[in-house]
Amino acid sequence: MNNTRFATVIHILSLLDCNPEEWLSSEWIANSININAVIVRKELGMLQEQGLVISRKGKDGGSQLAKPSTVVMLSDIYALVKNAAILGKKNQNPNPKCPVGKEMNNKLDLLSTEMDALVMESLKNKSLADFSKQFR
Amino acid sequence: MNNTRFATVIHILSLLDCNPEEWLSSEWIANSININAVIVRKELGMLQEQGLVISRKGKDGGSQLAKPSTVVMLSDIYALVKNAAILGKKNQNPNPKCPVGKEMNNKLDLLSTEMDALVMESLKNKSLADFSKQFR
DNA sequence: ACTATATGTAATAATAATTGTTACATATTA
DNA sequence: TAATATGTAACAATTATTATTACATATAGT
Repeated sequence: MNNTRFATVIHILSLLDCNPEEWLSSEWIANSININAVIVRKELGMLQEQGLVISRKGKDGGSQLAKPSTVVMLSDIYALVKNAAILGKKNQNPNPKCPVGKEMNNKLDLLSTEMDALVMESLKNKSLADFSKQFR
Repeated sequence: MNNTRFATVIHILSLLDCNPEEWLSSEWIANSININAVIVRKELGMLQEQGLVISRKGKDGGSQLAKPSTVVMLSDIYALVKNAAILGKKNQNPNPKCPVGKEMNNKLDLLSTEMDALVMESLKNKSLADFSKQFR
């Protein structure tokens, strides 16, 4: 993970959780994160598809959480944005004629899967509510 | 981690461990990984500085492990190449005037540190010897 | 000493991934 | 119908990663 998507998404969700009555606009959210509003809208679109957020168009539109933050786990959020193994990428074409090269990617996959599972298990014990209450 | 450094370095070390009597050249190693030899030499240089490998220049030169693979832990290797937090980067300048923006990066750091420690602890229990014996 | 061969490293190019920007269609409320 | 917000495509800019070229330096064997 060499991108800011987890940070951005958890920031968005924390803002929504801290302002449960409001319909927060993408501009307002973007101003808190200090990034471009289009990026926020893209993440909000993704969060809607996943059922975590509801958005309204038009005047006085904006977004809210679609369900209680107590049932949204950080593992859910991580799974949405994760795009790389913790241990990084494999090399694409190790030499199949070499006994090490031939099996390396299989063995790396095993190790990677184990590390990924470890982190997911830990994040399953943390809710969005736990996280966002730190800001109040 | 969106790069191949862990995969490359553990591949290099596995080859050295599987050929303990030989002085493996960077070209030979590069051929097994199927990447450019200069990249291998850069990693070998780093591994020498860290005391994991010894290299010899000149004809019949090459590299060998500097110590038994039973005492090299995967956590050591991971620490050498890790360049990003597991949960990714933070946004650079969240808005300090927003209660969420103001504290977000501190809280993300806490969470990140916890996840990083989890993975490191697990990798501390795995030696290079454990890993490389899978190829024999 | 000379040749062959290997590391060490700088400089640069190429590629890929990520983030930011502009523009505008569409929807909604008052 | 005016104001305001989302939705999204297209593209630009930036950053990160990997590959390549070139050559200095070291070493072994003849």
